[in-house]
This record gives sequence, C-alpha cells and structure tokens, in this order.
Amino acid sequence: MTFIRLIAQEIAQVIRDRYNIAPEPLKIGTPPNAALGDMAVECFPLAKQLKTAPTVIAAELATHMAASTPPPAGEDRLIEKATAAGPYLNLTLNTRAYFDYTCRRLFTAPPFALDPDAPPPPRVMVEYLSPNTNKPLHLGHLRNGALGMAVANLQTAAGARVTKANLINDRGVHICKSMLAWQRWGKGETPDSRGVKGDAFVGDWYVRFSREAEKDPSLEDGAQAMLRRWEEGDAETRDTWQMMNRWVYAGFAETYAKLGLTFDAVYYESDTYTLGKQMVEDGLARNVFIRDENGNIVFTLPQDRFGLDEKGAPKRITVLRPDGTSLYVTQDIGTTVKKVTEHRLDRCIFVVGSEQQFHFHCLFAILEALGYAWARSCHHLSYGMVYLPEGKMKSREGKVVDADDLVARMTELASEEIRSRDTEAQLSDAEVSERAAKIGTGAIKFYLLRVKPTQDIHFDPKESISFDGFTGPYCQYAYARICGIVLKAREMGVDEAKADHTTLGNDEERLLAGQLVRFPETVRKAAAEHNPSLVATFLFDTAKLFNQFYNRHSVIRADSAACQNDRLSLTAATARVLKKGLHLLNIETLERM
RNA sequence: GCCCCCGUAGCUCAGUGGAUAGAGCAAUGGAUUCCUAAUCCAUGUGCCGCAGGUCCGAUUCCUGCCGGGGGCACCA
Repeated sequence: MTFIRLIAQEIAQVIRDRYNIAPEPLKIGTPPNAALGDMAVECFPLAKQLKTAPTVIAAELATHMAASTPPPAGEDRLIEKATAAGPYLNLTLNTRAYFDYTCRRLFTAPPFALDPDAPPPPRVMVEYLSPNTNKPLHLGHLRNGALGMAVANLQTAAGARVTKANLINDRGVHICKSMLAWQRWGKGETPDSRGVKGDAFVGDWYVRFSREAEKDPSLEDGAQAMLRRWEEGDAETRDTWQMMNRWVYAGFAETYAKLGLTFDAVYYESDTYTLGKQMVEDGLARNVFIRDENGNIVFTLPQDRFGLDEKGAPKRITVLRPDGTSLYVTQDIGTTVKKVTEHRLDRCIFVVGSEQQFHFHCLFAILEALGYAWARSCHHLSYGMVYLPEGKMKSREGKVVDADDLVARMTELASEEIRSRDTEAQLSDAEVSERAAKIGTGAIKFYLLRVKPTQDIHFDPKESISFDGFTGPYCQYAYARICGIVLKAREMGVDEAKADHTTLGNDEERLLAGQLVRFPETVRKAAAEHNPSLVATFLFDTAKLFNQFYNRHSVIRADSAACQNDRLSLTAATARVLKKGLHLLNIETLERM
C-alpha cells in the first residue's frame, strides 16, 4: 500500500466516524507552503456528498481528529495534526512514521514489488523504432526509441509482461533506390572499403539516387523494375538486397548499443508483407468487407467514430487491390494477428508518429470488426514531430539530424566538461569516455522524454542540448553527488541502518520526503497514460529538492551521530528513487561525475 | 471540407475543476576554510489564443471561432 493511500485511508476512517458515510476517493495534495503542513485534503468532493460547505467540513474534521483518542503508547499514528484552512484540511504527519515509510518501505509495494493477490500479469507488446533499411537512424528515431524503451519499462514496472518488438521495413521501392544507385555508381565499394558505418553507407546511396533522379526521372522506373525483380525472387537482386541490408543491420546494432535500445522480438516486413490477404478473404466471405464497383475489397468505417465523407456517404478504405496485391493496412492486419497469436498478447502498444493516426484508427476498427476482442486494447502511442529550425526533416534530401552524429557531438561535449573539471588529469581515457557516453546519451534521452509525447519538439542544433537546468545530467549529477556522500559517510562510520528518523523534520527534509513518497503514484500514472515525461519532471523535481536540502544541511557534519544516520538514510532513499526513475527512462546513472 | 494535436512569461515547455498559475533557458547580483559550484539563493514579466456556456468556482470541462502543425486510403 502506497503512503498516499495509507493517508487517504486514515482520513476516510475519520470521515466514517464523524459522518457515517463512505467518502468518495480523496484527493491528497500538497499545501502551498511547508508551514501549513505536509499534505492537504480537499474537502470539495465531500461538500457535494454531504451537502455542507467545504469550510465547515474541514473545521469539523479537524475538531473531530483533535478530540479522538490517541493510539496506545509506542504506536505511531500517521497524522499527527490536522488544521482546517478554509476548504482544506492540512495534515502534519508524524515525523517518525513519515520518514520511516519514505526511507524503508517505498519499494515494498506495487508498482515496485509484486502484490501477491494481483491477477496474472497481462502480456503486453511494445512495438517501436520500426526503421527502414535504406538510411541511418535520425533524430525522429531517437525520440521513438526513447519513448519505446521508457514505455516498455513503465509497463514492466506496472506489472505487465512486456515484449519489445521491432518491425523492420526491409523491403520496398525505397530500398531498391539505394540498391540501384550503388549498383550504378558504387564501383563495388563497401562500408569497409570506405571506412564508414553500413547504415550511413547505404543512406548515402539513397541520397545519391534522389539527386540523380531529379536530373533523370527514368531512374524511378528503374527502381520500380527492381522491386518487381525482387518480388519475383530474382537471385541477383535478392543477393544485393541481403548484402546491403546486412550492412545496415551492422550499423544499426552499433547505434542500438550506444543508446541501450533492446528488443525481444524482431519482425521483418519481407516476411510479413504477404500476411493478411487470407484474413481479408475470410472477412469478405463473412461480409465484414465488401467488393466495390472497381473490384477493390473495401472496409466501411464505422460512422460513429469516422463520420461521413464530403458526399455524405460512409467512408471506406481499400484493404486489398483487385489484383490481390496487399496494402499497408493489409499487412498490418496480418502482422498484428501474428504477433498477438505468437506471444499470446493481451495488449499491443504501437509507438508510431502522429502522422499515422488515421492508419491505426482504421487498423483497430478492422480488427475489431473481424471479431478480435483484443483489438479494443490496442493502443497507438502517437507522438509529435521533431522539427529542425528549417522545418520538417527530409531524409531524401539528407536534411536530417543523424542519430550517430548527435550522440557523438553530445558525448564529445560531455567529455570536454569532464576533462575541464579533472584538473589533475587523474582520469584515464577509458574512464572519461565511459562517463561521457552515459552523460551525452542521458542528455539526449531526457531532452526527448521531458515533454509529453503529443507535443511537437522544435530542435535547435545551434543551441544543442544543455547539461544545466531541466536536463538528464542535472539528475545524474544529484545522484553522483549522493554516492559521494554515502561513500564518505560510511567511511566515517555513519550507518543508515541505525537511523530511527526522529531527528529529521526541517522544511527541506519534509519537502524531500513528500516528493519521494509520491514516486509510486507517479510511475503508475506514467504507465497508465504512456507518458514518460511525468517521470522526467518528477526526477528533476526530486533532484532539485535534494540539492536544496544539500545546500542547507550537511549529512557528515550533522549535529549528532543520530542525525548523521537519519540524514544518510533519507539521502540514500533519494538515491534509490533517482536511480530507479532514471533507469525507467533508460538513462544510466554514474557514481562519479 | 472533414479528423487529430498544439496555442500558458522574451524563448522552450510543465501544470491543475479549487489556496498567490509554475520550471528551465536567457539577464543582473550574490553564496564555496565545509558532504562534487554540472550546485544553491535573490531580482521580473503572464487578457493561461478569442468569445460564449456549464459550475459555488474554469487556464483546466463543453460549443463556436482564430492561429500553427499533421493526416484524409488504393505509398509504407
């Protein structure tokens, strides 16, 4: 049971005592300043329920609590004092119970510890990244990857059994373009012979194709012809395709490793693109689909959710062409059913940009019409675009922020920063690059996750990404600083296991505890809403509250041994929260910075 | 035309049906004999896009409008 729920429970009991009603779920907030108390109960919902002014209720509850019999000696009540302030009931918590919970029990309840009574965990697939194999990853993929990993981690924390999937778009005319350009102008070069990453190598040929095709439009026909040869299984075409894809995968693997992107299942569109046709045929036989006047098999979109078209007729989408060739949605029908069946999924989360919202609305409506009950728990995690100052990124023109370049640049910046404070040059090159990698990628991931997914991001490469303020490194730094304190304090014999938390209670300590105690609810909410930015802002606030505490109070130089132990205990609890939270965002922690 | 997202401080963004709407950046000044100054403290600005409606109370919910972005299948 989380701390906030314990508080709510205690208040609910008081309300039952006083009014003989079962209150609606209570909202526990924080008073505007620490002097008022640790937590606040809003009495507005009760006012509605009891048909009494909220100010009267707050006052009556405060009086009732003051008059009630204290618990037996040696047993702590959570709420020590309750004061009415207008429509609010402000609570001052029992110091010992408050900090004991914060420091000792925060991770003993869901979402961090399994509830023995919980039903079996749902099986959830998070599908993310979904790169094309004709070019390297760019900033948009970084946002997708950061979101996918964080959402998967949050689902796991919330008790799900998660499978992370990557559906690689390894076929199609865009890949043929890279192949064609390489065949025509590549002179047998390879990534090795040119000394570049395989994905960058293939991407260069894609850009080259686009440039050449502007001068010579017949190249487009050449790419189409190559796609036909690919579909016919032409050996030479397939060989080239496999070789170039292998180069790309080798490049991707390096990028994944740098960013900590991992997958439990990989699907290739070359395997799945013919799926779904049979399901469409079956659906046609069951009248889920109809054949239109042009011979297309079409699906009529439910009017209640999709409205009507400009002519006032129900909207339709084609799910299979007259010649039996499939479409985007055809293969997604097949692929989704395959994934759900293979992994016995209860839910599917698709991390894909907002420009594909219509597609997923259609896909889910079709799956539902086909009779799949799980279709209702499919979710398209739609996120906003990443813009550059000059507008939308365009791979064709090479107008993108390359993922590897950005990682390299941020890592280099971090590295300079580390060296500038390593004045005695004691750090080895290996140590510097290890720290720089964690800080550089941490900055990027935090930057991409700190805004809610629906928000577009305007990325300014000139300003780049900062290490100060609302950033990943700020949170990492607070953690590293704590590690320094813990190390030093332990050397001095300070022992948080001996803490009884009775010496704590100044404003900074209370505010910090009030923050830490809300971590489980924050994680739960972030998981439920698929919104990692809630965790990012929470971590920043936590680090900030810690820094404020740090600035005014010393652990090592505390007045008494008891206080040293208590403060070390609170400090260590903060470290656990920061570490867990950063890991949820797939950001690494460092013990020294 | 229809659908989705966004509109809050100079900039980038949080936020909530309820206490005085907050952070970061940028600017200015200050703090280190002391646990890491990638830190902390102080100083300012807001018709919360506009107009209605619901409500005891709306920046938050509803409707309409304005502005920006994305999408509207037979490309993926």
